[in-house]
Parts: sequence; structure tokens; C-alpha cells
Amino acid sequence: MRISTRSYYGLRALVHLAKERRICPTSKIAKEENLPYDYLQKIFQRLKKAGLIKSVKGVEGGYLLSRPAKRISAGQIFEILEGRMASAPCLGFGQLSCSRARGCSSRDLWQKLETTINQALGSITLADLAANKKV
Amino acid sequence: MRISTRSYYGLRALVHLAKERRICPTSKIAKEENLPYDYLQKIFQRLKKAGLIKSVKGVEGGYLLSRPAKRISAGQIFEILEGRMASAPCLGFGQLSCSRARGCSSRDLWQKLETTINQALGSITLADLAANKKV
DNA sequence: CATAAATAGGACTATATTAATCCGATTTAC
DNA sequence: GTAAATCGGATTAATATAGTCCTATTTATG
Ligand code: SF4
Ligand code: SF4
Repeated sequence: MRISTRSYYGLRALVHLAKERRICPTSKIAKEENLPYDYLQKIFQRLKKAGLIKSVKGVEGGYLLSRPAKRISAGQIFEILEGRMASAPCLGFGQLSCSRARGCSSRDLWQKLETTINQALGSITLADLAANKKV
Repeated sequence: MRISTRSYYGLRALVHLAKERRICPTSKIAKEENLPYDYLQKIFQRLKKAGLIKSVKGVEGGYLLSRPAKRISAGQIFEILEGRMASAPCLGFGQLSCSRARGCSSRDLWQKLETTINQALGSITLADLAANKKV
């Protein structure tokens, strides 16, 4: 179970954006966080599509959070960037039901893992991270 | 963050093995759990290499747990099959240190995620799963 | 109005990992 | 001797990641 650089980069960039507290272009973030510019663009497009950030085109444009950092959880960020959370085939998306689900001894474990991760990440906000608050 | 079928298959197979409580060939498990035989072989070889199971060659041979199911945690299984746990580049393996580690606002999050997962999976034993104990 | 800075998005590539499959060798109970 | 099993190496196909590149569009500012 590995976490992609997309998540690492994305989180760092969002924390940066939260610290800025105003509109900020990807070029600035890429430079200051030492991240590949083109790739970061893609990440921000993805975050925008998911509604987490807003964009302004043109000179002096850039991105900004679409709601206060206090109302953005790490779990939301993670879900957007990482795609699917930990979850067994039988859980989560699109009712991929498994014929073995009844009485399956493994299912509970994957369920618990998913719940645990969601709780852990759901309780941390972007504001917490930006403030370097101990989580 | 996706979990591989290797983990799903492996856990199911190990629970099966724990329920059997005696030597059991992969052919039987593959058949009864409806898993691809050749792939399951590889999974068992990996588990053996890691010392989690023992093998007996030849007719009437197969695999068995190398210690009581009560002393095997889901975390141990997961670590063997999934390879690396959730962890930031700056954490975990081989001191891949990051020049940004000092004062990094993201680091705590990844650390917490890793700790949380380890705690959750470390507290569940294969015996629990085999007994269908609610986790 | 021209320009430069920015987002938007499609296409492409390279690499790595997963999820197998296949083959041949070895061991061993019967 | 044979069949059932592990062992291990090689190979493959599909998928995801981690980018890169190019073009279009928008817009503040001189
Ligand atoms: S075998 Fe069990 S854990 Fe796996 S998909 Fe089916 S119900 Fe879920
Ligand atoms: S940027 Fe922060 S979280 Fe990422 S590797 Fe460096 S110290 Fe760790």
C-alpha cells in the first residue's frame, strides 16, 4: 500500500496555499516547494475539478481555496488525489458485491482499515497543518 | 492508495489455513477460495520466505502456519504482502531523508497515518479473523 | 493593442508495479 | 515409478504513476 507522490505533492502545495491566504499561481508554489511545475498543474486541475480550490485565469491569476482551510480535511484531499481509499473489492465503490461476502472472515479487517484511515484523516484540517498544529 | 489483490488473496488464504489447523496444499486453498493457483503459489512462497508459514514438499505436503494464529497479526501479513506501509518519503525505510523535513507541515500527517494503520492492523490476529471475531 | 503571465486541457511517454502464467526441477508418500 | 506437492526462474499483459509537451484561452498592465 503505497501513497503516490501526487498526494505528497498535493498536500504540500495545499498547505502552502493555505499559508499564503490569498491567490497564488502554481509557478510560485512549484518554485518554493521545489515541485515539478507541469505535474503540479495537473494536480491543481484535479483539485479544482473536485471543487476544493478555485482558479483565476490571466496575469495576477492563480488558485485559492474554495472554502476556509478549517473546513477542508486531510481526508478530503487524500480522497481526491489518491482516488480510492483502502477498501476491499466488496466495499465502497459501485457495489462491487462479492459472492463470498456473507460470512467472509476477511471483510471486517478491510472495513476496519478503511474506517480507521477515514477517521484519522478526517479529523485533521488543512488549517491544523498550516498552523503546524501537532496532530 | 490501493490495496493489491495480493493482500486480499493472501489474507483470505491465511485465514483459510488457520481454520484448517493442519497442513494444507495450495491446490486445496486455491480451489476452495476460488483463487488463481499459480499466483497463490507465489504468494505462499513470499509468506514462507518471510517466515510466516512453513512448507512440506511432496505428496501429502503443503503449508502450515509457523506459529499459532494467535501470534500472527494482520499487520505482519500486510507488511509482507503489501511491501511498504503508508509512509512519507521522509519516514520509514532507509533514512530517505528530506531536506525539507525540518518544520515540514505535512510530515506529521503521514506519520500519523502510518502509526494509525500499524496500530489498527497490529491489534488484530489471524486467530481473531479465523474465529470471525468482531474487530 | 500587444504582451506576458496565468489557467485549461489533450496527447504523449517512460517507468514501475501488479497480476498473473508457464516451465522445469526437486522432493516424497504411496 | 508415479503422482502430488513445493521451488524458483522467466516471461507477459495490463494498469497506474509520474511526468512532459504543446496548444488554446483568459486577462492585467504598459
Ligand atoms: S472475499 Fe471477503 S473481503 Fe474479499 S471481496 Fe469478498 S467479501 Fe470482501
Ligand atoms: S516534504 Fe515533508 S512530508 Fe514530504 S518527505 Fe519532506 S519532510 Fe517528509
